[in-house]
Amino acid sequence: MRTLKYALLGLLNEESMTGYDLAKQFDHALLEFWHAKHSQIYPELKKLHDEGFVSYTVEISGNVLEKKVYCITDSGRDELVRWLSLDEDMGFTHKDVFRLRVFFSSNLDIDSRIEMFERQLLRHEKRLKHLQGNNEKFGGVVPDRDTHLFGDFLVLKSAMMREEMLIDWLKYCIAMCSESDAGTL
Amino acid sequence: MRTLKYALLGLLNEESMTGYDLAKQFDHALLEFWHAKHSQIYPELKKLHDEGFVSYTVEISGNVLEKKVYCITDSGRDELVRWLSLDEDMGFTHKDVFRLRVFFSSNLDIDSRIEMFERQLLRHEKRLKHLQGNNEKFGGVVPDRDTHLFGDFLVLKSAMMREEMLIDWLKYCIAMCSESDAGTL
DNA sequence: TTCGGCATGTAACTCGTTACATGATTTT
DNA sequence: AAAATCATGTAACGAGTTACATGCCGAA
Repeated sequence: MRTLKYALLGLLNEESMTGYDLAKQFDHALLEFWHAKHSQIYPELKKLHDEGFVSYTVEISGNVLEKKVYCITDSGRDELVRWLSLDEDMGFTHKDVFRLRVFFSSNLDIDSRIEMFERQLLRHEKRLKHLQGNNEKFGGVVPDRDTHLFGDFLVLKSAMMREEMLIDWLKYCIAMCSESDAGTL
Repeated sequence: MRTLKYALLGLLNEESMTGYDLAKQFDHALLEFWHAKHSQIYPELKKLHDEGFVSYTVEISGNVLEKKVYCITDSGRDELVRWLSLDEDMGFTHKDVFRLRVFFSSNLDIDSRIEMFERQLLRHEKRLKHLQGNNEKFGGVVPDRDTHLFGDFLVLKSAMMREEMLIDWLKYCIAMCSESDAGTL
């Protein structure tokens, strides 16, 4: 699917930067829904250059250190928009190790299960608080639809809603494990 | 992380079965949060056998066809429970191509974006209906906490809540794209 | 008798992570 | 002077998909 390819083109379309900078981007704005390490990014940039979707200029930091500043080409921009316009199904399984563990959790005694859910709940509550902190940069105003901040905003909203949903689900799991009678829905 | 290993041990702990049957299990109960093809399952079963976590007996279907019915060993059960008891962080990124596209969506005109969200909305509404159909097998009663149906139930609940959250988010995205004025939160 | 499902495997490839490897620059 | 950060790459491995390859069984 070459998803990394399009992630790099998308980031370079916002601003020209080095492979090192691209790696950092994945630790910030995009962190919730995509990630890549420099060891994957450098070879992909080379491939993108061979394909003519990016170009680069070598700049000197200090006296000696060379860095390659990558820039998207017109061809790269076309390729990015083509990908964004696709109607892919993408109906594949979102793999989730925690939910897999819950699926098999009847092999644990009830107290261990509750502990497992409580620990996970704490993590997601922490994560939600962190995201709410990020959200403050928007100052309660929806950004203009034609700036890249708009996508950033919608994705952050999605991440917060996901964390809220997981918190609700985990509380429900704890309640179902704690009730003395099985009860009805 | 050898996640497939534990998925197979978990399924075999519920019932002995063939590699072919295991592959089918991934298309049903576990579909929402894990998946594997037979081409990955057969080599993993071989490895699990070498490690002593599973054993198998050869049965004959009809006159000639041999099938290997795999069975979890005591050692395999210990290994499964050990894994379930771990407190892993698992705080890694849940990769999501659709959200990546939304992140870069300001490169599309507003009508294309709304179409993209509407198509995705339809898919998730359809998926939710399908999950609600699956949920009817529980007949409105929470299964006993010590049967494997309980994990099944909690995971299905999680899948439904996820779909509901995504539907809400997509409707919000459409509203934000459709509003004539930017507005405030 | 043909078609869909049962049943098991391997090969080639892509994607992603961890570790290896190096060296310059800036900050404390 | 040491430590953190900037900067770029490669190698080995593990995980997962697609395609290749074979053949039996039961039902229509």
